[in-house]
Amino acid sequence: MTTRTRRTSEEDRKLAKTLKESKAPAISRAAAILRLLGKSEAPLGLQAIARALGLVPSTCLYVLRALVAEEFVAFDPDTKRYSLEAGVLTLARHWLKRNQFTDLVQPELDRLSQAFDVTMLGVNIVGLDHMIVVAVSQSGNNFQLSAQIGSRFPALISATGRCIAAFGGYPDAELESRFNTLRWDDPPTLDEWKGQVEQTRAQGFGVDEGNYITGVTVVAAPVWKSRGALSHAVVATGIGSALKRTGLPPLQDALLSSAQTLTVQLGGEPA
Amino acid sequence: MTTRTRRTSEEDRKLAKTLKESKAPAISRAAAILRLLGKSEAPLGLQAIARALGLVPSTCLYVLRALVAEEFVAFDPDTKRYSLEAGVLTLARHWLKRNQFTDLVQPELDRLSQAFDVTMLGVNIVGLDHMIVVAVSQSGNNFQLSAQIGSRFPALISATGRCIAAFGGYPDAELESRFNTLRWDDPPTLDEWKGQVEQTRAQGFGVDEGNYITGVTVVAAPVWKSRGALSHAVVATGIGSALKRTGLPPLQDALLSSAQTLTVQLGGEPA
DNA sequence: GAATAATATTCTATATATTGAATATCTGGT
DNA sequence: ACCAGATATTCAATATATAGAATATTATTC
Repeated sequence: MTTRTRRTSEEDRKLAKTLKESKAPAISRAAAILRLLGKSEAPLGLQAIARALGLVPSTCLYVLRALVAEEFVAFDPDTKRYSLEAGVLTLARHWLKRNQFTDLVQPELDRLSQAFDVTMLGVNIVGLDHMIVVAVSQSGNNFQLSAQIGSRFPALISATGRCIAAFGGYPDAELESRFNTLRWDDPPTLDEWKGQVEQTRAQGFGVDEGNYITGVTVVAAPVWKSRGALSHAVVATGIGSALKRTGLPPLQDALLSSAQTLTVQLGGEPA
Repeated sequence: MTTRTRRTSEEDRKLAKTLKESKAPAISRAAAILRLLGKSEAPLGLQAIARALGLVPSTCLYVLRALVAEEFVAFDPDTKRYSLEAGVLTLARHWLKRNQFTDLVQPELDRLSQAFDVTMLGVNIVGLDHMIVVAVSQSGNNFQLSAQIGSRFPALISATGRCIAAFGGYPDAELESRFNTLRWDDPPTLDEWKGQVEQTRAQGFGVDEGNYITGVTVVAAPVWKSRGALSHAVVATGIGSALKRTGLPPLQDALLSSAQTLTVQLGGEPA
């Protein structure tokens, strides 16, 4: 490891850009630190954090101290290492408490996961950047696919991604450039994908058969929280071969019906 | 409602103080906003947020924009209202994933809640300010006491508070001034409380019989994560009359034993 | 539907958060 | 136990985030 290591990862570039444009760069720095600490296996020291994010150590120190004062970051005075603090749980609790979508989907997810022996997810769509899993129901019978509340995925990936592309109302150019950054086990070509998005728009739900994860089939149906504002999705995931046996159509129908019910309950309607 | 309303709540004063002393005030502002949005029933507009926290609207706007960019806050362009975003779940997920205490306590909590028909909590002690519930197990048989992961309590309250006072190594003056800010259903006098803290130190666990919540008995035992660093507690709560029937001592012994096991597993030891 | 009040947003001077170098402190190897 | 190499922390100059007034937008009242 030489003294001069220019490490400018993708994350760094994004952070650097945000910092330039923002009128409150300390917050971008804080968020980057929180995410880094979240990803990290072990607590990190000041230098490690500053280097990983391309921050000035002294600035980084001040941000860390503020985060410690706010109880988002824990500081061990003995080792001088930083890690996430339990305070982040409190925010999550508040979010869950106030969110009606989670309350409304949970029974639907439980019902569908039982009926079709699949893992059901409720996801929140956050702009064109990400979707976040906010509710889960596992069937419990078969091999369980791991998926946890709080998991983040790129917006356009898998079946849900096709829904977002189909119903999000984003310009083609934007979609294409983001499509190119996605990682799939078995990537579709852009043309294939566009065709699938078109099909999603036509039939009202999206399907991913082994593209995102080999052997896994994903079906997703969109939920609107107000006119034209695509906000959530109901998602079913299962081993492709197992789903083939029972047949996809009944699941797709049930999923679509659930999503439509939820849209009504949330006071929304499709664009 | 007159035009001139000078609202300087306790929270405001604390925020104001933090802002002066911090080298990264934007982060204190951001944290205050996140907590406010967490508490709020409905999404809030810019003015409402700025007024509640004593912030300058323009500054508040810049902070909010940064928080929206970082996906911690959701912005509805139609209503121009802000609320917590699902992104906060992601941080919580990471925290839970990395935290070994939660993994280690959960089976203990489940075992004890079953054995004694009580609600068991694992709590994280954050300085002298707060404790945060990080794991829960309900017995399921009797009337369930509500308690959720992420709940925050003042550090010195109830049975756990007596543990923190007894084993935290904080100066008496500090303890007394904080004791005076606590809210109990049936507050003990300072002298009574000091006696109970003394007893807690002697017997190794704390008890609260109806002081914090009328009719509810709470027992708490401390867990250390390193030499002298009080970091967690195992807590049992139940209806006082029900606990009387079975007798407290067996529960207290089991609790103390669990806490000691956990201390060893975490590599800590009492001061 | 016009007028008014309230709210959100832009803009600019200035107090200050950030930087980068200097200093203190810790860590690991011999 | 000492010394190097690394890490954490302080400090003063300056680039810039912030406050407050000015403007644009939205909501409310008559």
